Amino acid sequence: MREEKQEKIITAALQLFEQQGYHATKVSDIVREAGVAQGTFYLYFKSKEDLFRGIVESCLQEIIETMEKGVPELCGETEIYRMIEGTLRVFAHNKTIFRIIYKHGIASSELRDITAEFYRRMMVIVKSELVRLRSYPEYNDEELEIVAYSKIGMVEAAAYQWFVVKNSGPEVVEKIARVLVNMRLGCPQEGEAAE
Amino acid sequence: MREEKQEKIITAALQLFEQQGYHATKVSDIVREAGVAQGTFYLYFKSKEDLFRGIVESCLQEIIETMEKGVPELCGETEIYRMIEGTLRVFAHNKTIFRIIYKHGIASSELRDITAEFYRRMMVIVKSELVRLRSYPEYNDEELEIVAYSKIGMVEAAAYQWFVVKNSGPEVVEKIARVLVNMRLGCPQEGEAAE
Amino acid sequence: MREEKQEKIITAALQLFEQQGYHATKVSDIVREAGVAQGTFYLYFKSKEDLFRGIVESCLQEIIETMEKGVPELCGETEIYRMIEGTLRVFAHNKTIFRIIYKHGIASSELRDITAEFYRRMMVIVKSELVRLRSYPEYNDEELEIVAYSKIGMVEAAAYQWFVVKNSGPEVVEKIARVLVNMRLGCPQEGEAAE
Amino acid sequence: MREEKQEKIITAALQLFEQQGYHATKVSDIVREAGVAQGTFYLYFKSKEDLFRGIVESCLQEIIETMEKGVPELCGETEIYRMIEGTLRVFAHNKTIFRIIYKHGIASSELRDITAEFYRRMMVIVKSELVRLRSYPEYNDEELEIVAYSKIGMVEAAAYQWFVVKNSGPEVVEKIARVLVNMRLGCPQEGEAAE
DNA sequence: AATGAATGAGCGTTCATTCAT
DNA sequence: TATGAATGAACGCTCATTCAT
Repeated sequence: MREEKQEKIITAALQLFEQQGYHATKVSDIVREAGVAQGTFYLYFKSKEDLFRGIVESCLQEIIETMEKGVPELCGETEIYRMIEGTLRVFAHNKTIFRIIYKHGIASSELRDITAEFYRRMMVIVKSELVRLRSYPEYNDEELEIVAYSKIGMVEAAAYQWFVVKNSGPEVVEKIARVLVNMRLGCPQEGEAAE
Repeated sequence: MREEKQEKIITAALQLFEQQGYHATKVSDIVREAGVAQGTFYLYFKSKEDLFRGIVESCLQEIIETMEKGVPELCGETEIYRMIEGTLRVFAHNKTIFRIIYKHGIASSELRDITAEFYRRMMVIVKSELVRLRSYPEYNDEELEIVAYSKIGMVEAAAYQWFVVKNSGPEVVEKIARVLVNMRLGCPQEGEAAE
Repeated sequence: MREEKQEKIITAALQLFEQQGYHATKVSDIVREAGVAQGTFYLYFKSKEDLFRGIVESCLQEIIETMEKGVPELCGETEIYRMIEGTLRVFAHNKTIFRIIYKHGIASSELRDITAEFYRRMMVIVKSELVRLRSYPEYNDEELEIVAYSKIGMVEAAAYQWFVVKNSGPEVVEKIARVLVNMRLGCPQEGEAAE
Repeated sequence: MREEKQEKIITAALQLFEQQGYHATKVSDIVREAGVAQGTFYLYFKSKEDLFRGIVESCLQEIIETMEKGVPELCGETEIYRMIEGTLRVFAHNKTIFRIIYKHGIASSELRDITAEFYRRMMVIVKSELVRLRSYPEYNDEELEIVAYSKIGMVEAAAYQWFVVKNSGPEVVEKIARVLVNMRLGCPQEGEAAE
């Protein structure tokens, strides 16, 4: 019973932020949707921005935790596949929060620090994977970061197009994952394209 | 002399949108910065949103045109390098507009359609390159789109981290480009990493 | 206690609309006069026009109801006198709203429909009286309407001149009523004027 | 050629004031419609209100002159008919200006003095007719004024309903005039209704 | 804890008027 | 005389936040 109202406010806010974005969502909309009084909002949240940041932060925290748990002990092509597929599934499963963030701006004053921290932690996860798998033994730390951020961007871009823009469901995850795993750069290497 | 004031307004707006974002930038800020009267703003722009969309649209249009001109006749590893480097340079050179967009949200109601169109056109450019180079002869259109969007995301993510978050200058372009060109997926394939 | 503020706003608005007219009366004037905050206005009224129409509509509604109750069972010269006198008293008693309406324009976009309805209902009241008294048994409906509207205009014009333009008080009601009752058209018919 | 532009502005203004009313008509609308530049307006008129008052004043002046010329030498029932018919025709012919006035408010701050003067002069015309015809030999001046204003209101009300609200044309003039001439007050006089 | 009426600073926009050319 | 770009004061309205109950 305790915090029941807080939960209702968060649920309502998530829904409205996703539909209309942060700026277009009024506190009065949220409380109406949540079925509580205007003043009640400020019993649980310092401000509208406080609620917003709280929501985004905890959602991204949860995602990071999922990612951290999900990567252990992968090696070889199949494992790469599982990692990419897993990441895509996380995106697909967390459409709401990603929609909210893409709608509001990852570099917005309200989210900049939160998203920076999120991407940094994602990068760390990927980087340690790269290190563990010795994919780029000759690279220094900064070069590994470049690789890590780029790989994240690769998956993220596909996820954005299919889950946010085209609004596809998890059924496309496998198809995308398969393509991403087989991706190479530039021109056909000898024999490949000709095959 | 004609359109001098319009230019001043756009310059001021670019600067303020970049610094403070769209919502925090008041029309009164823009005109003060531009040194014109409040009413003058509405002589040249239907509304604040009209100016914003106009700015974003024309900047992205320009970028697209640069990209379209810049890709011709590439083939082989070196050419791939040039393409990636060129793209990174475009990002580095257009920091302001990318900052504005990332700050405001690529899926925001004000920009959604514009950014969707931009990414689509970027994807088309990359896709036709893939087709021309026969990189993925066995892929159908949707699979090529996945590859194209992912490659864009790859470059974009690195550009975002270095040019927007870390605020680096064009001097890092070569370093990043070199890493991106040599990127492979997952574990070292037999012989590759050792080579 | 509830609706106390709404009442204060309406009172202030009535006063200001009468003095300055709708367009010259600013919402800020009204709230200052009412002693409430700017935002409070919009707690009770959708817009300035909403308040204006609401005020005019309810005042005219009240007048119509007074008129409908006031006409029963009249017959003969004396009764006609009472009817005219009653109508004049209604005008004298409702100076404020009539001033507001004449000031704003009975055919103004904001009031057109309201005044049209008001005059139509006044006409219906008078017409049914004409029917009941069999004053014009040979007339069809449209002809009765002409008579009704004209009779209203007759009283209204006198009321406008004395109560609005000259700002006289109810003390002139009897004098005007007596003249209106004895009014005839055109030249003196034989015997009439001499009588 | 001189004053050609002034004429064009007035024509445009008349049209727009009738359609949209004074407040909704912008100076920019008028000059666009008139095909002149914004600044030209102020070459011919001190202000928007100056133009408005000028238009109303000259139209009403013209009407007064028509009325003054039109009433001479009437006597008897038929003459009364001609007078009422003439007045109705004047209303029907001057729909535009009456629409403008009714739309803007005869007691509005912009028109109050002009309409007061107009009605006073109309009243004087009617009153002198009453005196000439000895219709109310026993009445003093104020009583004659009451009669005059009421008679004007009688005709005006019918004119308003048919020419402004219902937007009928001059073809209804005769019908209305006939009814107005035969109007009496109150109950049927002996024999009349029973006939 | 919960309410919801009240607040008021602040914003985007309008438009009659001016003035340099 | 004619232009039309430029002005800036002013207004209606919003909405996050507060506070008396």
